[in-house]
Amino acid sequence: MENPVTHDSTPLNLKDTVNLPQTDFPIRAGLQTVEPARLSSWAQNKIYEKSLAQQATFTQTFTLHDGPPYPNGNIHLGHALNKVLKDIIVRYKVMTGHNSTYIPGWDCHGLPIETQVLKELKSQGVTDPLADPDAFRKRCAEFARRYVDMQREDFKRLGIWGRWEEPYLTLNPGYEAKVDEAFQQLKDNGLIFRGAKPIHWCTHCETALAEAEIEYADHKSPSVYVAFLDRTETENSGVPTSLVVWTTTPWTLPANVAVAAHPDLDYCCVESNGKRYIGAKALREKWEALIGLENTQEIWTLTGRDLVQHQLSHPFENPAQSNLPARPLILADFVTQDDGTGFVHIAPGHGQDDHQAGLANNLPVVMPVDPKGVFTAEANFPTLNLSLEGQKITDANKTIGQWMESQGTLLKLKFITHSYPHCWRCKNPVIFRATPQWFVAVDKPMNSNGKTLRETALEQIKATQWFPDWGENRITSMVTNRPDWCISRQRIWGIPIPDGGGDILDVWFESGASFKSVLPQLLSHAPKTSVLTADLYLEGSDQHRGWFQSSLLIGCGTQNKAPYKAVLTHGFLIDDKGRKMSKSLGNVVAPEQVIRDFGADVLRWWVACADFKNDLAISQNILKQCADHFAKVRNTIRFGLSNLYDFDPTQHLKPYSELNTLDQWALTELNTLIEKAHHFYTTYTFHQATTAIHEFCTVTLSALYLDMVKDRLYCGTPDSPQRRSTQTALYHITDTLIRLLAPILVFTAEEAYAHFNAPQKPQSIHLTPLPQVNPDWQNPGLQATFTTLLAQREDLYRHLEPLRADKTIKSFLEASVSLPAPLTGLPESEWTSFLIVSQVTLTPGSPITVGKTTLEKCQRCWRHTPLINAALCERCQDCVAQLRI
RNA sequence: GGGCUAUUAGCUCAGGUGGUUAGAGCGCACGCCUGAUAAGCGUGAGGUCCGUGGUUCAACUCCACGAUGGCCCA
Repeated sequence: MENPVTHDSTPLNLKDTVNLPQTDFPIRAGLQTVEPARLSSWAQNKIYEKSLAQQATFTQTFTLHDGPPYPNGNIHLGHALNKVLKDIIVRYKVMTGHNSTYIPGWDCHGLPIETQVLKELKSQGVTDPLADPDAFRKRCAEFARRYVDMQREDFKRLGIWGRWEEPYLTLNPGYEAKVDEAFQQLKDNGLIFRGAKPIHWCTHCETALAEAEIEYADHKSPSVYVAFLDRTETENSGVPTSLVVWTTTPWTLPANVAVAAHPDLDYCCVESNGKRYIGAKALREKWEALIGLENTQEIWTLTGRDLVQHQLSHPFENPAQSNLPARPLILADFVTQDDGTGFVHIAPGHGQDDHQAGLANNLPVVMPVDPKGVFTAEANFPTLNLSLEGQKITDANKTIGQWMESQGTLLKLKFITHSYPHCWRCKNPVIFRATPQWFVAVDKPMNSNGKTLRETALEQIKATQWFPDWGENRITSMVTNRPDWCISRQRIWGIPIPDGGGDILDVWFESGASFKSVLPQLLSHAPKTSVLTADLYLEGSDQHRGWFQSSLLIGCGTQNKAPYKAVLTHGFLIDDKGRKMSKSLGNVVAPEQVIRDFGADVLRWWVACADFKNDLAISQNILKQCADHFAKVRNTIRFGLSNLYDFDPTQHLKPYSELNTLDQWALTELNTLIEKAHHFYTTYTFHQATTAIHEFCTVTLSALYLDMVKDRLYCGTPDSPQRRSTQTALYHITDTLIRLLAPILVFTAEEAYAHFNAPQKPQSIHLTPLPQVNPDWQNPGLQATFTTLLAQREDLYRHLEPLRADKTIKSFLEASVSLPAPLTGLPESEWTSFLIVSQVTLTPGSPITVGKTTLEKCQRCWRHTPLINAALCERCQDCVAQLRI
């Protein structure tokens, strides 16, 4: 091995004279251990409390109001996504001078909690968990609080900042009081009314059931085809004509008030043995065969629309008589020709479609069934001498069938087995049963402003800013079409409706009123009577129907205003094949697993890199790539930190005008990055911010600038103006990168900041402001010059590649090149640095030529350049001499 | 079935008001360096811009229909 020597022949290890980077900031992140330690240190040093104190001095505010999740299990990635997005926004706002305190919340009432608690109690052998409602409620509250605690820890582990010790819980008495207040205000506004609505009902348990409490199972039902005499058609044609109507629930016929047809379907009338029958044309063969018609003749074909308002006889009466009031034929879009006869018997008391159709046609709600499933006196037909009172509906099927047979209106009876809803507790078949409910009227003029709630809500939708903009469309169509809001529930775990007779409030009502108890804490400076409005609500796009809408309705009903100025939505999680996450597909990724494999900062980086307005793909492969991206950024910061180890900004910092051209260019590019980052942060397009930052790190810095200045940093005289110039740029670059990333990479930015040497440094990066564009660094001319120069550099490298391939040169540092570049823009002294070659000749107009240098290699800096002795170039000789003094 | 929405290289994303051979980074292949080293640099190969029609001199960009995925309803 060569023994490097100086001119006086004293052996010297030249490597020791080189200023190599130094830092304790590890190249490997080790987030899994670093992050928990950082969380403790933040807690110990009360960094968040200090931030709140600092925010209290800010003049601007930005209120992001949290939508409350259910505390009914561990958090999943959807929760993580939602909270990380909120955290990025809040932290950006804080770092740009806004008081942006974040108060997280939980939706503690409701069926999801009840369900979990029931499951838990049953698994513990409790046979009738609902026997003691108060004890059950106590269990629900305990359950909710338990999961609030768990989820809170999960969220904190993700680095989410918020008032975790004082969250809002919908079960807090103070919160409940505000919900009551909202109800009272709506009532005073004239919007609360009593109505009826069909709901799932178990006659065995004598209780209302939620959709989630329904299980589908096979069930044997009587399938009957009955005749509704068409009085209108019979009168017109003089021939007895009947509609053929199919049902599998004959017991609902006493509650029949109409028959529905589809407006656009074809219906045909056929004649057989002097009687006529009407049914869907497409199904003609099927129903004719079923009711035993032969050799029929088609009389006519009409659409459903043509038949509207035909007057029909109820099948309980003999077609020759007309003892009962006529039933109208109505139109409904839900009628299909998939099955049956194209006509649907309508009993608004026993079906949701029926109920809607009934409302639309002003039909009465007949509901002659008591909670036990027994007919009431309303099921008696005195004019027909038919009495069903006292019969169980299941037994009545037979009675009804026999009665219709005696009247000649039963066309066919058979039994079928089909999928039918059952009660999840007692496993018995359930029914639809209209029950008294509380509603919020959406089409009634409000006392407050004389407009309806729907009108006011639609106005407020227009006044709100929607990200993405199609959100406005989506919620507009929902609010336009929605029915009155049924806000009562026959459940146990919730807020009782004042005067509501044991009913509780829909949980959407509770959470929709959240702004009333939370915003006053955030808008403390505002007068108490003023309208409460958050700057932003941010949830998944499913909440257009959920929380955004319930909040809007309560806002409009209580203060004539939406409780938000802007609404931002994110998409849902899918795997890398585009399928949704589900247990059955086995593609669920758990946040804790991501944290274990990669760390919270990588998870946050993934969130920030995705275009969250659409659905977000995640998989091990995608996360691996995020980890690589993240590592590149981290390592670039590490390069900066390690080359500033001997830089004291109070002494060495130089003004922009005194910097080398290369360093000026770097700062100008940095300025552009700052500008972009602010733009992307404020428009909630974080993935473009991360792309810009990452590209700055990989291209502008790693591939270009840092490579160009390594010689100066390592081999230049430590205190030379050249080196201090580059360190000045590096100082600003490193500082800026750390801060720009702080809202996203909360742990890594803090760790890097701890290794950053700055005067009067605050205790935490999260107590510092975001960098702003520096007017001194604006230099569009220089950027334009570099665009040209960099293109030439690339061109040159393509020319050099063959030399390296055929081993003429090993590295570009052995190259001597000639370029057609103009002599302006970059000082001649910086050309070798810029190209990282040994010799550059600039001859405008001549082609690019490349070759191997004839100069010797300096043993210290490895450049091929004129040497002043056997080993060293002049610059290196000076350096070494200085070090020997 | 309805409303809203998405579909650009293996991955994550760019592609104002339609206009030359569709871009970036990562990854990959090949090579270099060993003074950012469980790092760094260079070169290169990857795309029927979901499909089919249409408008236009010209469409990834506009229109229609359809496929697939997603959210919310029915």
